[in-house]
Amino acid sequence: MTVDHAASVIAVIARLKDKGYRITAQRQAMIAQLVESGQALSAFEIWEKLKVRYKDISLDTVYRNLHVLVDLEALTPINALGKESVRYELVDTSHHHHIVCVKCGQTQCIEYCPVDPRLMLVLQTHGYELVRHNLELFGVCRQCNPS
Amino acid sequence: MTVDHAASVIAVIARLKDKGYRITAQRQAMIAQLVESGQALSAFEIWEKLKVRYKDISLDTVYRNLHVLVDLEALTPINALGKESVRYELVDTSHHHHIVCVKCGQTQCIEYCPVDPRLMLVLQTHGYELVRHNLELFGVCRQCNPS
DNA sequence: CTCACTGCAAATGCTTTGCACTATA
DNA sequence: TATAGTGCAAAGCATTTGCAGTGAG
Repeated sequence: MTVDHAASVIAVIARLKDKGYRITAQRQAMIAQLVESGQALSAFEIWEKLKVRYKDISLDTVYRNLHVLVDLEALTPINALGKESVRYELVDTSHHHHIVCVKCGQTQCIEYCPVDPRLMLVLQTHGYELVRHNLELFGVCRQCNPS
Repeated sequence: MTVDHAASVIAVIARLKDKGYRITAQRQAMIAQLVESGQALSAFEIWEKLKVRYKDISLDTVYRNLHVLVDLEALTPINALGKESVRYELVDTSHHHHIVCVKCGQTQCIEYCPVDPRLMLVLQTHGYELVRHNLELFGVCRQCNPS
């Protein structure tokens, strides 16, 4: 684990401690896994990867702790682009979105976000303060495009 | 049913016929329900409303036909992140998004879309042609905001 | 008359929950 | 030591599917 990664893990652990949560082996392992893999993971994927290293971790616990981490605002849930299960991403990961091909299901990260400041104003007129957003993009990829 | 509504229903039925699908009582009832209610509905909600008028309709059929109508591009699925079930909206409904309060779960329609033309260009550089998008907004509503 | 469509019931897949045990603080 | 956290097993819930009967074309 790099120094940067270690720092990220420590930051999340500090937040747990701050809110009165206990620091368990399972929580530390989950956070480390998310930091090291550097991408959004589903509960099942996290569990699958952790089973190898630390034999004692149940999928139930992964789910429970994902909720805790979302409550702490350490993770952001990313919706199930249709079929799949929810994925979780560290909040400090650079903001981006994903596009899914409606024909083959392949996905790709898009390092661009079209949400502009006017959205916040519009939401304020509705009485809402924006916390986060999730943009789901559906398109046809080069391989599936007949043109 | 108003003249406008009837026209919308006929348009979708024409598209079904065009693609070789059969026009069944259940499909007509579902389309009419979506047109008349004028909002995104879940499979369960459609089934619940139709049960009253036409006793013979199963939830399975509602699910199957929703998939058919999405394939025809007559409906757009809207994912309400994780918790709730998927909702379906007629494609000709004016484009908008929804905001969900992360505290109380209340939702509201937002008649504004922040997606600008640059997004299409960015996607093209990735080889994708955008078909549709779904923006999920999460915030805190006036009632839940402590400030 | 044929086969797409349907209802039924059972299965699936992801996620949640009750309970008794374990381990952090 | 107290109780938050855990594993296990079972339950939930939305959605899907196999099958035999029904009805649209």
